[in-house]
Amino acid sequence: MLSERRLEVLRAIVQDYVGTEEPVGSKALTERHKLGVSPATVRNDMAVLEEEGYIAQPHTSAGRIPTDKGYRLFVDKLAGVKPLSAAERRAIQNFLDGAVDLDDVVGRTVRLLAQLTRQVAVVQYPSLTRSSVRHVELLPLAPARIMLVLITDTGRVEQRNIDCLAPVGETVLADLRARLNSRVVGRRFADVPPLVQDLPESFEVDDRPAVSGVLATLLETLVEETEERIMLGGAANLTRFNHDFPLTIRPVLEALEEQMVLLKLLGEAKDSTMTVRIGHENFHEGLNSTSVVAVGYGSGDEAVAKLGVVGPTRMDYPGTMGAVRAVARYVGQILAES
Amino acid sequence: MLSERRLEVLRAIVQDYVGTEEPVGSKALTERHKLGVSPATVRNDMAVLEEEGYIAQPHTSAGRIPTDKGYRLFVDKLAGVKPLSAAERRAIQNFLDGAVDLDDVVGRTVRLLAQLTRQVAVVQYPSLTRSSVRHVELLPLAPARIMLVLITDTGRVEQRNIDCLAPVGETVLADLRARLNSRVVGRRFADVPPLVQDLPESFEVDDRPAVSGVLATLLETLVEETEERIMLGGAANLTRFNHDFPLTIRPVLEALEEQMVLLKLLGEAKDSTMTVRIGHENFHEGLNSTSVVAVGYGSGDEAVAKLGVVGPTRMDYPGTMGAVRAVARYVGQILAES
DNA sequence: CCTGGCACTCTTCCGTTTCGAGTGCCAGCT
DNA sequence: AGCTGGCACTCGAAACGGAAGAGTGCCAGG
Repeated sequence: MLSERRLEVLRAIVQDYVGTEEPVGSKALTERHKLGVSPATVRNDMAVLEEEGYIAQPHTSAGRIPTDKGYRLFVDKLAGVKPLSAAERRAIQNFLDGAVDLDDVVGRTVRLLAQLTRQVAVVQYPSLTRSSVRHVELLPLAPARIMLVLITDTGRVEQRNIDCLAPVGETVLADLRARLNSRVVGRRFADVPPLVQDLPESFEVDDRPAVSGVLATLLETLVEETEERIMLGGAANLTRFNHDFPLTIRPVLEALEEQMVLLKLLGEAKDSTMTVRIGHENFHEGLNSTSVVAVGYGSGDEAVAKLGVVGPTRMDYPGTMGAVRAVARYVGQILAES
Repeated sequence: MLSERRLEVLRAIVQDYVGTEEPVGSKALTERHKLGVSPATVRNDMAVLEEEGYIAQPHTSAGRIPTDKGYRLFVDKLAGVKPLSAAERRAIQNFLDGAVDLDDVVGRTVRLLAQLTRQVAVVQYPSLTRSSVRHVELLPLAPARIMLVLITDTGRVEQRNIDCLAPVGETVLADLRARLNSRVVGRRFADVPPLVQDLPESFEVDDRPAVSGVLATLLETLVEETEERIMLGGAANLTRFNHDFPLTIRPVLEALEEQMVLLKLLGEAKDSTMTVRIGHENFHEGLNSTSVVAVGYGSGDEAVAKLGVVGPTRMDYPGTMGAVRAVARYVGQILAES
């Protein structure tokens, strides 16, 4: 077990390193923090901390930098979540309040988060799995072609074109639309399939293929779109660390362009507690020197999607966590209002 | 006027520089290209080319690199558009054919373009200015709250929530929906406003405020969404040149994150001919060492939007132009089919 | 258990040197 | 005229070497 002072030393190292971006030595530490002990003592503590794997030195004769394990301890035990200033909170609210539709909300959120944390922001669109159907619309495009529009209660809209084998009459379409809506509106996605299964039977034999086609597309959309979309912003912030790991920026950019990676990044924990994944705790190689701070957000008590930021392991955790949490809250509010 | 051989020298310089990414000297030139003259002669030609401003030397004792003006001449006079191989064309088609909706088409296009050119790809969503209304849907969210859904003939869907001051009856809503659609479906956006101006008058006095609200939102949506959305991909490709201009990558990334800049980037020429803007020809400072190759695409003869790539001025212009043109064509086809 | 002192280890920085690619120019050749 | 080979010159890049400085580990003493 590490003594109180050793933890204090670790905290000081993390803070200084995050601030200066340079390995920190014993002398500088005692000067900048009131530890009440001499550099020599700090050196001993550092030796212990290094032995335990919390810090490391890049080369023999340099200061120490925190390891992933060190950051982990810092985040878990030593750091709180730094609340935002009133001005910042006001700015968030103002910025988000002007949003006009869902795309806009997500877009604004991602820009806001990137600016606030000065890092790469990632926002997942509200998930469809947990959302429910608000409306289904069917539009004739051509005699044998229908457009299906699905509107969810989170404000998301999906559309699909359907090729029917035979022409479908306007009345049939209206009938189907009415029946479909009366059955599925307000229902959760997962509950929809059994509710529409027998629908074709109540139509004329001639029309059944078309009806089945529409239903198939609808169900497919429900399933497909469960793999959710993501918006990303603030990539330019990566270049701030450019001089430190110039070879790392490339794989990071690459990783960030893959939807799947991003989804996994945010998605692991499905509850709404804040997750911090540090360095090698990330599964993806390119992200080994980055940390991810993510949290769920939602309109009510339940998280419908996640958002977060990706930055270097050497980041201001308390500040970042504070910003992420605050933004998540406000987005939740906005979503609940609309 | 430059002699035939001098142009040939310029072409050789551009090609070599694009290939090697290093200033090219007279000796290397004569070795790699069959110019039929000695290095000394080439040196003289180079001196002339430099005097005319087509090439420059980074420092006194280095080879020459093309200037923006040199690239411009190269693109205009010396380079053709390199057609893609049959295999590449097939790959494009296959890749785009699987698209399921508009978002997907644009998403695939941007990835495809980035991969093909190994540069940053930019694709503008089909413009609303030139598109027309396919359907307008009104949904009750709450007694005094309506969701407006606008569907365009390019497959785009926009939605807005409207707060009405007073409750709106279901029948009124249905009535409004029917009238609205009968008037605007098939119309161009620009033609819509006069067509709906007098609609409130045909409703009961009590309902007029709500109707007006809906109309106002509709018109607003038409106007607002004219400022079109853009999708971007392949930012990781920027790092390929990292070692050449490490300080330039940052402003480029920043510029690329601004919608407005991107729009201007693509949008200048509104016809469907290919535009190449080289280095300082770009209005934006951060993009002074990049070139933009853009072309319009559309479902018919008319371009509805643009797409293109952003890369270093030192890029393979013929290849890039070929890829951009080919992709634009195929996307146009896909769009026309759906 | 803490502290001051001291020897030791590396990295970083800077000035110097060397090397070589590339140029410009000139005299001679076709 | 125009092209070519030769030659002196320039100047950046790479290699070298030493000095400076930061930081450590360890030890003896309080």
